[in-house]
Amino acid sequence: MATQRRVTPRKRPSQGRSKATVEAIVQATARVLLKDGYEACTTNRVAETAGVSIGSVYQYFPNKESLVVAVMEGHLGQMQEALARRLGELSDADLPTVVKSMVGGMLEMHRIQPRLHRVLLEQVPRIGALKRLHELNDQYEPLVAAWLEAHQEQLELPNPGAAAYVMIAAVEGVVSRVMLEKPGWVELGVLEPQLTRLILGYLAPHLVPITRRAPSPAPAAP
Amino acid sequence: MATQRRVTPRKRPSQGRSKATVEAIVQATARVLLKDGYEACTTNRVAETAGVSIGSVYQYFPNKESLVVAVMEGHLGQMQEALARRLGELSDADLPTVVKSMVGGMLEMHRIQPRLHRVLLEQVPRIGALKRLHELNDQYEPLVAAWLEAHQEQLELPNPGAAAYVMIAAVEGVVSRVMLEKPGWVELGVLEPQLTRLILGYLAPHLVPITRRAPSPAPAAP
DNA sequence: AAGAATAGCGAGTAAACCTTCACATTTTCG
DNA sequence: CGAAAATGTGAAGGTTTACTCGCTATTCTT
Repeated sequence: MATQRRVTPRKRPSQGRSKATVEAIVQATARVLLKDGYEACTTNRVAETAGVSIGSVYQYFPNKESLVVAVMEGHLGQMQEALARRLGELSDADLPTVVKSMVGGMLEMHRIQPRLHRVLLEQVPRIGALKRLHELNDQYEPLVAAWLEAHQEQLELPNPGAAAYVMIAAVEGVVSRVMLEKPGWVELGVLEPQLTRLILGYLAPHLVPITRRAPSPAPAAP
Repeated sequence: MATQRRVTPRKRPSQGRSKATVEAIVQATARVLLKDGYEACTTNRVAETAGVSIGSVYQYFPNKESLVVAVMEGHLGQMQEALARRLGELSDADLPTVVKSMVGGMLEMHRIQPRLHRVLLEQVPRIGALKRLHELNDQYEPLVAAWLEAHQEQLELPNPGAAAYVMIAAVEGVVSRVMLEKPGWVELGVLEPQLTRLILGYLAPHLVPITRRAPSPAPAAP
């Protein structure tokens, strides 16, 4: 199976100059990934794009993988931050509102560098892209779980332990697929109501508003 | 971006002998992928494992990618077949039963070579693994959509066009993540009721059975 | 200012691996 | 049978690419 390699920095930049270098390298990696894809993302090319010698790259990064990991770390960090902000605002409003807000947050999170996200998802292998992504989710799962438990009385929820997990996986599954296949949907606002309904129907079916038929001409499936 | 390469067979085997060769090559590819991962899956190693000369490999496969694609094609074909069988049996039973059966089918589908599936998902990059996977889904989405439209009256469903898509993406998202992270859950039967509830709550919230609190001690979240 | 530490350079190395090709063997079929 | 088509062989070519290392330049410290 895939061998584990070191991906932590080789040396920490201490002077301001070197910090800039490291930053330039990471950004260059992202740029190359975006423009040319993972295949063409060679160490030499990254160095060149960063306007830096290849030797400098290897002063701070032990290997090629660590470059991509750094990019991924940064990107996921941004996403996580965006979501945490939204989750922090989770008020004690009524459930439909809260759910809508959570779903909105997860959608918003995916507005951050969607093209980079795509490359990272689609092209980067074995580095553990998925693993890191899941770690990201694992970080906000407890938040959601805690919220659920606190409001357990208002919900009709067997097995609240699994609920947070299922919820997050479901939303994330739909969103990330839509981002890959039909990026337009997010902007069109098609997704939010659907996901809200999905989750609300899961957590508290009795709270789903009754709607007989679609009032608007439904946009047909692809 | 990633360049498109030919992945179709170079020559079609006509004699029985060569058919066996091709089969051996594809199977060897799968075996190597399983045992050593994508990284170590070199053409020479595949040839060796298949007990065949490297020249023979290139007689039928234009390049390395096409080998993996062949494996993927076979695997997804099996999965698709399994699911199609289940969907074909979609009776006109009541909605909860039908949903349960669909969910069960998708779970069952993932019992086919889960380890190979994992390698294909996690390690194989840029070949368009995800694309093919999505194509798989696209093939049964119409089936589900048709069923939904036929039974639209019984459902409370705004925008039935998007419903099939969301449904499938949600279930697939949860299942494939669980398969990667907590494979045990599938066998334990934790997942099926949750997913059934998720989908039923989405399609017809008023049909979700009312359950105040979990009767059994809920298996805590990870 | 000088020595030390940190940062930067880039040609060169060494290994990996895909793919080809000229040739050998087997099967088909008139 | 015997020619032609199909199949199989594997050593070697050629390219690509991650990474090293000896050296220089800059910045810090005292």
